[in-house]
Amino acid sequence: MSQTLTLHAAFAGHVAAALDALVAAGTLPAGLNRAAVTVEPPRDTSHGDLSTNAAMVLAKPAAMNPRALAEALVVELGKLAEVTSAEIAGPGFINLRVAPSAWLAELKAVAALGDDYGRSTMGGGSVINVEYVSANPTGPMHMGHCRGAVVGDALASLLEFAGHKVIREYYVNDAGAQVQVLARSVHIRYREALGEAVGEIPEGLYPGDYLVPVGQALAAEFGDAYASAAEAEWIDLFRTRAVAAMLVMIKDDLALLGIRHEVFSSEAELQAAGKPEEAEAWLRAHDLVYDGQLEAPKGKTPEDWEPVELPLFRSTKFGDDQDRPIRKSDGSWTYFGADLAYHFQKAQSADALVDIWGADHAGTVKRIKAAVAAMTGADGKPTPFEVRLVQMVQLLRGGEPVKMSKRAGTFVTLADVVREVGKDVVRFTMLTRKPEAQMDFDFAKVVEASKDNPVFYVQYAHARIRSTLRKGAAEGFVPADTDLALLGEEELGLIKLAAQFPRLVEAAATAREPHRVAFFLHDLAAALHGYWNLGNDKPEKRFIVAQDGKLTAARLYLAAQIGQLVRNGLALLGVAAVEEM
RNA sequence: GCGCCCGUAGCUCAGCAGGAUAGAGCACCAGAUUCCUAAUCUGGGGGCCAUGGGUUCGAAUCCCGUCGGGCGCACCA
Repeated sequence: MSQTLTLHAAFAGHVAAALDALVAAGTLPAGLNRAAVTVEPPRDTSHGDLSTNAAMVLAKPAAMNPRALAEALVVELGKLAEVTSAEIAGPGFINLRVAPSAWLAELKAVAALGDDYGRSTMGGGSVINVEYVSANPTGPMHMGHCRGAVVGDALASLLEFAGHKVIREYYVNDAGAQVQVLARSVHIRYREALGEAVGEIPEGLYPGDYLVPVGQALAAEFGDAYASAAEAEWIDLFRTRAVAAMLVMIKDDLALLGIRHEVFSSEAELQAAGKPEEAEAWLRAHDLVYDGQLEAPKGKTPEDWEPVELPLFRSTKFGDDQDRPIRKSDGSWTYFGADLAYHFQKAQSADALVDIWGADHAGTVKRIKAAVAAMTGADGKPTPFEVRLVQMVQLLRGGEPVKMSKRAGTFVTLADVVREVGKDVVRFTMLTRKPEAQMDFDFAKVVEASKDNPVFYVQYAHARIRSTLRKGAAEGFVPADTDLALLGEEELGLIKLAAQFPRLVEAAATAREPHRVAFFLHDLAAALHGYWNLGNDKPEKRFIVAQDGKLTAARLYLAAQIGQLVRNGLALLGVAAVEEM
């Protein structure tokens, strides 16, 4: 990691040092909790470049007058060479103005760090396992999976950039009833490939055409060996082959979005390895699993409801509404029974776990959190585990809801959308709102109205910069940092915004909110476009001022660094930074 | 009935782990292109931050209630 300290990080340190100085001088009591102290740009830039709430936050615990504390802090902070003014404002904010030279130095930091500008050591190399997508391997990815896939992938990149080691994982649910159904569906396609007239695919099986080639491949490999054989003879083979084929398809779909997982964990393998049994034994030994009666479902009780005794996990001990079965009455594992073993396994190789789930699984969050807390917390230090819910995406076409039904085969596939709209638009669109809010995705609108799409706005900013640099090069101008002092207020404004990127990365990573990067890029692009248009009226404000080589070199240097920043941000989102549009 | 998420401009959404006068895009109105890409920019109108309480120096943000919307409430995945 580079030694270069970014400006915002440096000032966080300066405020801490000033507080230390006050403690040393006896002005401030020692040992105050400074967690609430912030150093950030004020919303209104007329207040200054940076603002800290330290005096207000610490006054009470220090039993001091906020004003007096602020005055003492102002004296300390005023000693810094980079600070041109330190003032008390409002209820006790301390507003700082930072010398232009410090901002210009930040521009050089961007150049020095390049692709690593904004990279943080905050994560301290701790390992975070991010599990996302984990769609059932029974068909191609559809748009319902898209948001979680993009959010998970961007979050993984963001956490990596913020200094964590990240494991990108996909849990393959290849052990449940749905893959048996898949195997049966493929068997029909297999018989079809052998020339049999199979007619309509029976209700309850997967009718999709995507299973046709799977059946054909099996027919080519095995001939009619299993055509009229009993199910027991082929079901395992067909299931294995079908799942493998589905995973190939899913990986292809994910590749269209630029998503690649490092680990694919198989539920079937987990079960074959006896992991759920191990978990159960451990939980029973700790009195966390007992044989008991399952409560009737809340709300409407089904007519065929019958109480039955099952092995139950005491999730109520950890805040769940009721205890949850880990085995079915036939002795096989429930999804939850296998899932808790799976999460325990993940926790062995990670310091923290993050799951990205669709909101339709919200009801199962408490039990799995309970399980992780129980199984990893035996030593008193449970593995941090969070489930980020990604809300539903309402698919529209020209304002009309698109009904999706897997059974009817009317779902909108991810591949179709990506091919029509493009990876960048899909990814950026999914990242321009917070994940926990529902969103509309109007297919027609996104396909047609590329002009209104924010992704192009950001890409255009980058393209403009690149184009300017090309033009400058053609005219013999080379970006240089030798005369940055020639840059004025407008340029400094751009730099000040750009300089926020490092702290934005940290804040977004901490909040697990990659969408903040997208909004930052939009703001940065707006600032760039605004700056650019100054040159419409005033030729002397353009990047390239032919008669002033020094100024041009400085401005091109600025342009190059803003471009670098846009690339860094887009890289986190997995969106391409284009050279021209 | 219970749990989780959401409610901010006409529409789609931000609001940076409480902070100063609540922002952007679209739409609407008025302007800018002999000029590095106008896929851009400048200005304007538009808000009881669903609602009622509470917490405190300070609330769109935190807590509780109410209303409205979404998702879920099997031994399914």
